[in-house]
Amino acid sequence: MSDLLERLRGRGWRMTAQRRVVAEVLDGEHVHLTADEVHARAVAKLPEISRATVYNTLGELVSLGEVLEVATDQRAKRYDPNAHRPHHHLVCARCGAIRDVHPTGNPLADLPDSERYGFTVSDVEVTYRGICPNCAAA
Amino acid sequence: MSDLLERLRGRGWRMTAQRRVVAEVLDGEHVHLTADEVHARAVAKLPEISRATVYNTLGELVSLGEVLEVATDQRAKRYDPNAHRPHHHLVCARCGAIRDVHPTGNPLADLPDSERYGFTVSDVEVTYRGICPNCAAA
DNA sequence: CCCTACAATAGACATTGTCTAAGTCAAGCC
DNA sequence: GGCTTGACTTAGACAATGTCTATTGTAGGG
Repeated sequence: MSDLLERLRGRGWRMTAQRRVVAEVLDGEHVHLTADEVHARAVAKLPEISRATVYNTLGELVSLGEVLEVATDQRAKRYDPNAHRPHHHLVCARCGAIRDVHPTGNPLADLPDSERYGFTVSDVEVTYRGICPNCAAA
Repeated sequence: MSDLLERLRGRGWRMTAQRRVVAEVLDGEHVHLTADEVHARAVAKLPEISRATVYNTLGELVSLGEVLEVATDQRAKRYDPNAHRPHHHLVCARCGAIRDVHPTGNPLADLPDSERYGFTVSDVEVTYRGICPNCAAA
């Protein structure tokens, strides 16, 4: 559970009630929450936490590489606590649900030099889109 | 150039000065503009066009399948007039520049059934990220 | 040349995120 | 344990992007 808290403490992170709560929310959820959802859950545990603090803390966690920012829709960034295993995403076009997926193959190898236009390419994101079983049933 | 206008007219699109201007802006640019950039260029040709009209028209063009919405950063949607040839994107992490690319391989085939979680998967977006030659030089 | 339905407009509103100035507190030090 | 200090938190203003509504305008058919 609190490997995350341990790691952060070990890196000299000043531990406050607010930061602990945000880290716990992320650590406890295996879904990909928006900043607002994180805030809502954090408020449930610590009513006086402010929106700015949640944004700040999420930003710090991203900088530290403990959490990934995911942009699968335009509406809001989502935060992915699974930062330590590379993966891609499968998104429901209707309800926005996200699952982590691990496709085979290496898309980086699929981009020939002639298509790189002099860029130094360092990363690929693959987003699969479709309809989830729930939405298909409805 | 105005295959686009022709096609739209043929589909019963009611032609107005505003719509023509928006279509022309997209048709003339080979870059990927944000809604605001489209608006700015449209205003240059037709000063009294409103922001809402630009948003409406872009939305209609997307619905008609004449233009693609691209979400490479979180800030603003970008509109890609190259809707008729499938392609992916290469984005500069520093300045946001976008190039269309055509990788080999088919990422859809790289997602095994066991990783589909019952979704009906219909589409894949691949976004390569890196640093463009300009930014690398700076 | 008129109607009428569809389109455009201005501006309010909503959502998401950022910034600032002031107050508060964790953690090191004695 | 009790200071001190700089980092952290807060409320709320602000910014960027996008949506909605009520009103006015107009394209295109008769």
